[in-house]
Amino acid sequence: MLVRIDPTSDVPIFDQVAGSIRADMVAGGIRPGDKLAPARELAAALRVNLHTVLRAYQLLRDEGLVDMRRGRGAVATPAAGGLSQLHSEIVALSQKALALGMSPDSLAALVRDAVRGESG
Amino acid sequence: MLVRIDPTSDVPIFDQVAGSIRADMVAGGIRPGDKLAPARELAAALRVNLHTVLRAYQLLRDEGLVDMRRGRGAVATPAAGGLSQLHSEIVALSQKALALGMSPDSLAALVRDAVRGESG
DNA sequence: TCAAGTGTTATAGTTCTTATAGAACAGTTG
DNA sequence: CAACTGTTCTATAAGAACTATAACACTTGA
Repeated sequence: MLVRIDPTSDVPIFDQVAGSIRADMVAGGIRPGDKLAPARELAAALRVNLHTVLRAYQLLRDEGLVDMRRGRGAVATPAAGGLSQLHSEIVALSQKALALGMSPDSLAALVRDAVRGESG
Repeated sequence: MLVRIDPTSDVPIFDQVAGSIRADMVAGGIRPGDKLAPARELAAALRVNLHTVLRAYQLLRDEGLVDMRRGRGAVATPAAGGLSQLHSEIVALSQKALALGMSPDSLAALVRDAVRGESG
């Protein structure tokens, strides 16, 4: 599990950590049942506070992508396997959006609102 | 032009305003050349500060979706028309994601990172 | 010309978020 | 039991978000 962060980015660190792990799930590097790195260990590797990493993990938990229990660690759920099924469609959409000159944030916000509109 | 915001949401107000206008562009309710509501007027209607609305407008301007000039107001650009071309694909993707049990934020973050990965 | 309307800029203050730090707690594993 | 895990708590500091007020500069239409 390789996690990269960009300290100069305006995206919050906990968001970058969660995003990096999601991308790993899409690529198949993390599969259902796989254990994530212990929060303390990852925090040390990234030279970041424990709470920052835990916030990223809890964000993924709220999204249903990981299961967390003390003593056991954070484990990827079956939902994490579903991410890879969206890979080709996400790439196709993002390429089309890129051709139209849309910004990443603009498209992301559109998708977010679209899903919200259908579910709730 | 109808703008809705949810004060209890954790999404910043300026982001909600921008998102509401984007969604209106996707739906075709706002077309290239159309004028947006004056910032002061919209701020009063939403019972929000002028600067909050202006920040939303400036966000859309940075995304190339609106053109702004003092005295004239904010006008939708040709790029705004392109949004409607993405409508069906966004709906298809969001429905598939919904079937997989993905959260709106999770999918949005994935799409955002995908576009970032391709552009720069 | 000029008054009204528009976005722009400036300053200031309050509240919320982010990130850090240290400590203690409570399950799990070997 | 000892080591390891996430969880909770308190606290601090920096930055972002939101509000408030005021003035400025460009555009439009009477």
